[in-house]
Amino acid sequence: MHTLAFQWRTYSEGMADPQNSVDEILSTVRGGARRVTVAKRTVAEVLVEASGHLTVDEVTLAVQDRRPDVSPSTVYRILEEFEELKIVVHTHLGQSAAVYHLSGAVHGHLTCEVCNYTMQIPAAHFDVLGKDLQKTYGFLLDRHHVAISGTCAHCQSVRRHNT
Amino acid sequence: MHTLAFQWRTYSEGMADPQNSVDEILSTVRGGARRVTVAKRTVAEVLVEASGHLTVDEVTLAVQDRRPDVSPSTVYRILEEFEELKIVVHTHLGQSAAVYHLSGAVHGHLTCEVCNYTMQIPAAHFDVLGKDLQKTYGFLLDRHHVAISGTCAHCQSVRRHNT
DNA sequence: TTAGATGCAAAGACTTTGCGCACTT
DNA sequence: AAGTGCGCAAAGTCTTTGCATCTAA
Repeated sequence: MHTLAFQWRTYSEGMADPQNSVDEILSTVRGGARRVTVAKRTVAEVLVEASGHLTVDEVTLAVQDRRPDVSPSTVYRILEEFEELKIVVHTHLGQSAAVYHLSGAVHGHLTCEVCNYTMQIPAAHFDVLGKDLQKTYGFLLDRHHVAISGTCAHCQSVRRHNT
Repeated sequence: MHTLAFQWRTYSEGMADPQNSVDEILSTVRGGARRVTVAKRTVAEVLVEASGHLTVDEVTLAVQDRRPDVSPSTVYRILEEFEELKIVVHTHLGQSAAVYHLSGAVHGHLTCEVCNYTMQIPAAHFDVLGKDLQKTYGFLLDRHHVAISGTCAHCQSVRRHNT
């Protein structure tokens, strides 16, 4: 997998502001009759601060950076709980591990198959497709899980230069 | 995972006929300077006969049904080779294992998150989205890897009845 | 003949689970 | 005090790899 120096900017114009604060997450946890723990608070902080998507491993490393005693299995369990509570969603982007992110802000993913970078885009892009699929097949598109593979502008131009 | 009695029909109207015969696959293998073996022929047969997508495990079982001596690792290697040769493509649909299918016929996937059934649909549905993404983000959509999650018509009506 | 393909088994990557102690409420 | 949540370690699933043997060309 490539590491990417250049980063796409996240197109957030027109997106509702997520308002995903740590406190908000934790009160959702309380509302779900679960307990608020240090590990959960730390996972919440990591998710809020990393605006993008993270693999479980990345979440774990970031959490352990602050709380070295939190185990990977706990992170798995917390993310599973957060998903039940609709705090996060996860998607399988490339071939490998699942990526998680806060559900509030996210609409769709575009993943570049060359450099592996993923950008998030507003849901509006899927309106037409969603209506089309609904009408044609009765299929109700899940906006939280839309993940499109392809080639980003940068890698397309690199390919052109090398060919 | 649920097993589904009812099956969606595959919407193939308007799709170019794949012409994916076993012979065609094997000549692609020869063209790629690879050898044609019993295992490869059997994998090719399985892929041609199963018009839909299959997990590696399903391919392996179907192959072993005819050639019990073919090992799973060989199936992985053959599918990897077939993918290099553009004979098949694979996608990660749900959470679990990758699914493979012949590249000729396939355009996009709609996977139901409830019953887990996947239907294939013509590429035309992604034309508008593809142009939009190209124009807005310079992103070139990969038609072979489009996988959309959501809820199928059947499971939507079931949910309505149960709620 | 001989380089590529395979079978077997082990290793790897990612994720889940059982159990007893710790911590939240 | 009561019961959820956690760390640890083991197990599970899916996939890859090393190596000796076999086989297509």
